[in-house]
Amino acid sequence: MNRPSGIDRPARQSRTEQVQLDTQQRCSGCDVGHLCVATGADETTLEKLDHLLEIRDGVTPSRVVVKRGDPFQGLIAVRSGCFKTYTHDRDGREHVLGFFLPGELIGLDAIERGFHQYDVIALDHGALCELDFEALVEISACSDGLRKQLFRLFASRLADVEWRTGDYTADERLAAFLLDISERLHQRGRDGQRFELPMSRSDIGSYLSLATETVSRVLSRFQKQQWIAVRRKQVSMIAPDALSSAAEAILESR
Amino acid sequence: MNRPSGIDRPARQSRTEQVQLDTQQRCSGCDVGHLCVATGADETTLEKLDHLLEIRDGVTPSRVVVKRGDPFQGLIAVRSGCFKTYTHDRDGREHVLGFFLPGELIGLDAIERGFHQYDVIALDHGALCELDFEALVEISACSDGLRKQLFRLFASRLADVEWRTGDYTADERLAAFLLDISERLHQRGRDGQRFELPMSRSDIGSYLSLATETVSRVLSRFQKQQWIAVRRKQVSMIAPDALSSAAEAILESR
DNA sequence: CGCTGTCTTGAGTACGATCAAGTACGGTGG
DNA sequence: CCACCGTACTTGATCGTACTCAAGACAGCG
Repeated sequence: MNRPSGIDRPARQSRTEQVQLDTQQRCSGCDVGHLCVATGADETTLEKLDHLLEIRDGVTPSRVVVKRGDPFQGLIAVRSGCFKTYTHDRDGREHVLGFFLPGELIGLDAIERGFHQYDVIALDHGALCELDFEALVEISACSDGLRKQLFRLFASRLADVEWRTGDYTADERLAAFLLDISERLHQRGRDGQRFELPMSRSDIGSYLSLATETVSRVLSRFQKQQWIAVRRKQVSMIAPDALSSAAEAILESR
Repeated sequence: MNRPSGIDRPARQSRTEQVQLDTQQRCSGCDVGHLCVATGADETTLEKLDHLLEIRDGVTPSRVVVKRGDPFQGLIAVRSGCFKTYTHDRDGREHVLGFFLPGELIGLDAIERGFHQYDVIALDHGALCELDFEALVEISACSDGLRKQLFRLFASRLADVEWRTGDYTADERLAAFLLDISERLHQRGRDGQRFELPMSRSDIGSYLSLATETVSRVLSRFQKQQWIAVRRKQVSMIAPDALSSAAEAILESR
């Protein structure tokens, strides 16, 4: 339960070189700077952030980047790709806690206890940034914008989790899930109307507290109702309004 | 959806008087200073916090202290009593989102959108502190301790919500709920072995996504099994170990 | 002492889980 | 290129937990 891995990365001394050599590998040159911690940061803060980053590039699908129990060294920001967080219970059943898209922060709940509460795995090819937490707290002293943004990112993670605690039907859950993914992709400059789900049916089921078979059945029914077109991971939103009204009970409470 | 109430209080100019007159009504003199924002704050920060507080005393049971849609003016800390947050969906069904004990913060998820996402009601006689958010962000610039504590409070709220998103049985949920309340009361210097539940069965059911009848049935069964003694709101924990092992699947994942 | 709301207990039902087959796809090797 | 295999997904049948509906018990209160 206590492998001292953190997010694995090239040797530490290469860090500053990387940052200095490759301007794309900074907060300032990041695709999702407008969603992530850099939002609203002034020039000085941005530069400090750039030097704080540990970038882990070229992460491949199924790569486990954090193990439960790893010491919490810093928050992990998704730079590209999609990641999932999960635990295994004693019976070996997997519980998926969240899916993370570019600009989103992983590891917020590790702050309190000092070690990660779950495993993190890549669902895609992607890249991550590790943000040393102590340093982040320190530089946030000088920037109202950064402090507020950190709170905002916390609040949005809270909102993501909160709706799933409610007592909703399989249809409501799946409709809300599809709309949520669609919107988040859209925010990130991707097509929110037609997209590829990076996760498996059983991941979705676990995330929504439904059996894999139920996920499959409901998606098939949505397709029969002409609300979506779905073929394996490929999804097209045909009647988002119908989905919205199916998910009404969830949507209106957030 | 937009009544400009915030937490209702005496007129603003009386604030400083109150703070200056009554030393008990400061962070420094608070029973739960060791759990709330004041934790780890130095003298200077503590004094700033004292001047930031708006205390709302003598809140009576069933009093609605925040309405959904109220503009977010500040975080609300429970000073004494117990409060619940909830929404109503279109059908009038109530969804309980959380129960808050002394030292816990209400309104974290209002930060992002700028208005409260749910109603807040008192379940007890109690008192609240409103902490102006802008001012809090401002004074947190000078205190690493305060900044970290705010993050920690966020993280613990996240942990509270997260376990309820999982797919657990009624027994697991209720066992975990009882243990959670018991522990939180204990942390606050109250008896964690024998206590009074401040909320109704239907509140518990809504919070755990169970029907009122199920809550009642499971509690009766726990009593028959000699795990607890329960009579209306009065609960005694007889075999907490049995509850722990019943809630194992939940407890091990946090 | 009866009224009211909350809680408990009972009986039947439904939604989604589980068990079980069958199908499509992607990868591998001949 | 195609045959084979393993995995992921889909579809069907049955089952079980927790919900719903309904009635009764209990406490608090006028």
